[in-house]
Amino acid sequence: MSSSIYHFRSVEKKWSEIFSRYSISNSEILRNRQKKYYVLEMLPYPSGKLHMGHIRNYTIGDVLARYKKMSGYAVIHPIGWDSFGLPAENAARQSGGHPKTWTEANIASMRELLQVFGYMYDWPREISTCSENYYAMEQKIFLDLFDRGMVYRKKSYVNWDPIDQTVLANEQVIDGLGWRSGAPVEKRILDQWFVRITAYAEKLLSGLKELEGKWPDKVLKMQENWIGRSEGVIVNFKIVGSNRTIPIFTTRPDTLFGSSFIALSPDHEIATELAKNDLDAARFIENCKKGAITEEAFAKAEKDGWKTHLYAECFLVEGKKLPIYIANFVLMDYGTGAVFGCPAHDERDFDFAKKYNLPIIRVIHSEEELPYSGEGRLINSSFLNGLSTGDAKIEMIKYIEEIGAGEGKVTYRLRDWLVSRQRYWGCPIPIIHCPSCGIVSAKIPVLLPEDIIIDGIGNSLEKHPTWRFVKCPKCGEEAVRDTDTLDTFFESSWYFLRYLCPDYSDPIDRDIADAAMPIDICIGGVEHAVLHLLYARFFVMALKDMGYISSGISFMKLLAQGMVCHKSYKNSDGEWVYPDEVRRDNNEKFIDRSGKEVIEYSAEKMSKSKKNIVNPQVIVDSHGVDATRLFIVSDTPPEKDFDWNIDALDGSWRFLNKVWKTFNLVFSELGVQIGGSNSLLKTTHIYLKKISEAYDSVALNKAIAFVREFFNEIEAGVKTETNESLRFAFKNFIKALSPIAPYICHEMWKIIGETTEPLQDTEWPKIDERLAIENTVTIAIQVNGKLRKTFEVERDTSEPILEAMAVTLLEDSIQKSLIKKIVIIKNRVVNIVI
RNA sequence: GCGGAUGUGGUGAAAUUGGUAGACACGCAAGAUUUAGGUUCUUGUGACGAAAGUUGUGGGGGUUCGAGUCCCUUCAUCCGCACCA
Repeated sequence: MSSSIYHFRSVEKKWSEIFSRYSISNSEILRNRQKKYYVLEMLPYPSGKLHMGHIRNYTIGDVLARYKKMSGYAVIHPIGWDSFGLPAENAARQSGGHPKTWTEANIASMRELLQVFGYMYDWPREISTCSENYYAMEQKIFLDLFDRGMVYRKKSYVNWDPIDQTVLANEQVIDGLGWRSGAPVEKRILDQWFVRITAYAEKLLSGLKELEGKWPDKVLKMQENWIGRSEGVIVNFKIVGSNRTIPIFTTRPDTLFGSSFIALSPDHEIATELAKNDLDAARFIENCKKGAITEEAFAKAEKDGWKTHLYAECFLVEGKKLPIYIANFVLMDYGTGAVFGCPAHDERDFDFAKKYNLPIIRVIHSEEELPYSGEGRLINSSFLNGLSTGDAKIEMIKYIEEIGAGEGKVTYRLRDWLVSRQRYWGCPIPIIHCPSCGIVSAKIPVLLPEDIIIDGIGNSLEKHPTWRFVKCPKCGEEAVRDTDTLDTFFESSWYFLRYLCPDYSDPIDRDIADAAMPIDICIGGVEHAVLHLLYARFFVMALKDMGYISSGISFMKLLAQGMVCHKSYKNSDGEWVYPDEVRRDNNEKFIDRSGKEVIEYSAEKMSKSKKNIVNPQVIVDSHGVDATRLFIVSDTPPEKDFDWNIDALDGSWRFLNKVWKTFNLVFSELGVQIGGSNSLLKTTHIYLKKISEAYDSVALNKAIAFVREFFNEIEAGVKTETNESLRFAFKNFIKALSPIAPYICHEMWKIIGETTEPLQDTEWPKIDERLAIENTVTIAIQVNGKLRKTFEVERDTSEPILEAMAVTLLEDSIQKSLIKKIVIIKNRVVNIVI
């Protein structure tokens, strides 16, 4: 019997090389455009190590890729590296090496482990975004956007780290401090590059409707909120005693009769002008900028204002004047940077009015206390009185437009995308600044210089002795290069198109892109729900409008996979302890290696800092790839968080051993030769149907449950079935399991001499629908809806017969005369109502 | 504050979309084989009960012959956004 132990090590070594040869040619994709399947896993950052989250992500993708391949699809399943970015610079600074060297070494070791896992990737399509081949093409796209006015330069407020001397992304500012330097971050006005994503706000919003049912509702809602469309009106308020007006955006024109003040953002141009001649104003504005920096603290900060000497004319009421304040709660980058205050119907305005003793005029009738921001009938509002808030809005906008005080307008929360970074390790912005010609497109490619000093302070490109100095391509005069590089989200916004033509001389090969797109399923973490997936959708739309591709549709299904979690442990010294260092002592207490007592914390996302991580390599060494793959997609649906559980991993390992043992029995030279039954034929079709449906709906946990049930049936059949029937069932079982556990399945397939080709090229079994239905059904007999008995009957037995059988079976307990009604559902239930 | 989910055994979860709740696993319990590579096999396992049975899908209410599933209400947990005018 010892010979039937499954030796995964030798088997996995043998097949891994064969699996990594998978590839699909462009001509094959073009030929099969009607039956293609593009499965995309979000490309990883080459940090050096694959973690369990990666493994879960890629295993889900690989199972689908293999299943679709077996089902006859032309499967596009690429992988690549999101290889620009800050960590490489930091690593280089610490080690004294070069970001490129570090990145390439990481890629090599990660690639190796991906191949160990048997992922059926199309390696010839592999891309690395830091390669010249990639970013030079990106520069071409950038310049195309630039030529169309889709990229522009603008002065704007940014997070500035005074120690690192660089701009920080919002995510890099933690509680107001630079994430690396710990220095208080300043708001600075800098000239930056922006992508005009707002031009696509409406398209991005309407595109979400097409994705309903295909993307998780949560993600759709998040993007909708991010884009934040609101309909309203811009009203121009005249400043008393001046020709100037202050434009104000509002979505509540219905409450204009309740207005009692106007508030400007501290960054508003009028505020800035006032501050020039007024020290008090200047001081107030300065204080506003210092205050809270986190969004939450900012939102909760007390309303604060500074009263200017200016008043605005209320265009609705003759002689009514509204005092103008500068107020800390008014945002410059939404609407027009100025608001009118209606204290009765807005919480912020209410707080502000209380503080500064401003009139509070109720204009919407309601039983509720002020401030009231709900719907109702208008009061105290002249020609609006009696109207609903909805109608009042329409009437007021009409009036404003008639008297020429403003016009209806749609505003978005979405801002243009700031893409410039003062960083070395990124795609150089291919622009030259010429003293006489201004901003000029550079000749591409603009390559990153390799001889560079990275000391963590400022932008190394700017400090390079020669790189930035060039001749202007237009006039030939001395000029300088732009030393900023692009946000790395720029690279990850179009990589899925480059996979399709990794060596093409233009960024995108239109023919192949048209055949392969859209992406049929994209798998990745929810953390990319807004930024990456919004940018990528935008890119595809913009690329379509620039003629690179024919369709603006990027993604079909989005699978937001859950996190991989693990319990965490902390010892009595307050140090985190690795899970595999924790034991139970005689008193059932948790202890670490040194015997210190350990507290167990509930499962949360695996993270290095809490040491609740599991290294994939270690698991592969102890349990094998197939068991790990099987385990990581078992039990928990892909979109839910997955709790690591070592016992269940052992269970997956045991299952594969059982499979191996039964395989050796069923296909042994002599066969089993005990029974004479052929019922497995039908069973096989029944289960293949269930399994296929589960794979099709990406319910991999269910697919595995059915695969295991199928196997249990085969095992039970060993004593009763003919050899022929058993072998038929087992072969189909191998096919059904192979997308999840490809190694053991290929090995078994090879042993029975079916083919020497990888199993992925074997067609998924054809299901005979007539056989895939059970012949007998179990009928439940209920009394008043409660289960009393069950009985077996042939499928589709007529209702009168079911009724008669049920009544007879319950004869002893129920008198016929008491029966009021009988409800019969064919093949399911007979409910007797008494 | 606003928005979005999710609540089913000791655990991960199923439930043909209104028709036998708990499939498939993990764990646990009892037993068998004396078990060399990390065993394997059998049986049991929502709760209460010796049993017949009763009860059970966060709580409360409703619709229905019948509700985990539909409606109302309430509680709890998680996540996202956050002065958006």
